[in-house]
Amino acid sequence: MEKFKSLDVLKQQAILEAALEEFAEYGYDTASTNRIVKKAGIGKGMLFYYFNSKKELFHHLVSYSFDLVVKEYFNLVDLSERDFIERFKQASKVKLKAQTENRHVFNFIGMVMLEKELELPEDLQKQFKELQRLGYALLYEGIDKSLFKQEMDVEKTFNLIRWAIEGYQNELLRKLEGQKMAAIDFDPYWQEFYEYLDILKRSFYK
Amino acid sequence: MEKFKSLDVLKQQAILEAALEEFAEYGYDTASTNRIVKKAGIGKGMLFYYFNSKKELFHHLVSYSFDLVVKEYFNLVDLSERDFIERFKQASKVKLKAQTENRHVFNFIGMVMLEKELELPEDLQKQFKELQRLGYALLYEGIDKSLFKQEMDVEKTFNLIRWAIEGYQNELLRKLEGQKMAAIDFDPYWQEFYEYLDILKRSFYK
DNA sequence: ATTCTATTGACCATAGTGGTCGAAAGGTGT
DNA sequence: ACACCTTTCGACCACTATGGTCAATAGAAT
Repeated sequence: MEKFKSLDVLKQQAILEAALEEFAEYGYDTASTNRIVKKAGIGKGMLFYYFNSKKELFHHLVSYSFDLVVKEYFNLVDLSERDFIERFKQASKVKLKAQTENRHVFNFIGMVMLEKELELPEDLQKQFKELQRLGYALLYEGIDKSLFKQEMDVEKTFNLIRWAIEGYQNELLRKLEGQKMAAIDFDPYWQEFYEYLDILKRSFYK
Repeated sequence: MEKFKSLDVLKQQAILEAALEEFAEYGYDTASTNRIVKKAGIGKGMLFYYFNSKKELFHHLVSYSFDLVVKEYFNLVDLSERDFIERFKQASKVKLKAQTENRHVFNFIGMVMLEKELELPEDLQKQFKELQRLGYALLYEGIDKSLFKQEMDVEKTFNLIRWAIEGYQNELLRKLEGQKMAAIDFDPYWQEFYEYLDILKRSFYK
């Protein structure tokens, strides 16, 4: 592991990307170390010289991805915005940027979330809980509840708005999948997104 | 194939269930015919006696599942209900019943939808298109648009409501996963679900 | 020249794949 | 009793791929 970290950064990157992509596509069990080294352009031996086993590599990727998401996504959202929908809009922008620049990391994390029986060591479990905590705070902390219509259950309203927005984003992602994220002009989609947000505001806010 | 169809119905069922479960869990490539025969309690030879290959078995499952979903779900929804949310509520009830009684089929179809590169023969493609058409009609056909606030884009409003409801259902499924569907008392969840629907109505309807 | 590190890919035992096939068992009619 | 056909089994096949090792190098540093 120290071997790996004292490596040329570009080579590190190439190996990480290759491994993230492989695990994201195949899941832990079916992922192949042979394919990883081929994609990364290194000899088979090196992978086990840097990391001692497939599992160790995987754990490193998990830790690395969690850190990256916090640094490149969670920490960049402005928590002083107290309007729920505006907060969500802002978070979406930051997230899209991070996602475009780190496709494999986000896909990898998606896979980690879905994988059924997959026990992580204590420290990664802790990192995971922290990630969940931050993700929650990102959306719900410091929100001004007085913006909503009095008679509604605020928590339920939060959820409905969240599901609606996530639904839009998932559908968009599905529609755009296969295309190079970096090559897409997102402006018309942002436009459309704002129209959806507008409807939500007019429906749920006072 | 005629061999299979002229088989004791219970045995047929056992084989179908075993195969559906295996494919749903592992996807086409990673699914193992060895595990299937073990689960189904038959000898290896029989599987290839009934169906000639893994692919033929898979195609049969696809066709079987599509038919079942139409018969046990789509066809049971009352299309004369013109209130969008009421229609959705009704469809949810029917779907939950079908899903409880055919867990493996629904999981299998979910897997088929997700599988990336997976080309089906012409006839199954056609069946699939038909399924999509019916699924769309199920939600959108004959809906009374005058119930919604005039100033909103109705199609966008439909989508928001759909995403919100699907979001709730997915979250609920995730929360309940692992439990025996048949053993769950759904009443409190229906209660909660209705409260969500109520908020939606009060927010989006005139 | 020597020592230490980085790098390779052929190689290993192992496990699992989809599919086959000879043999046995069961059933039916004569 | 026999013959004939259908059903059932699981050992077996050739093959592919796995995670991991290691002897042999090449390069750097001293």
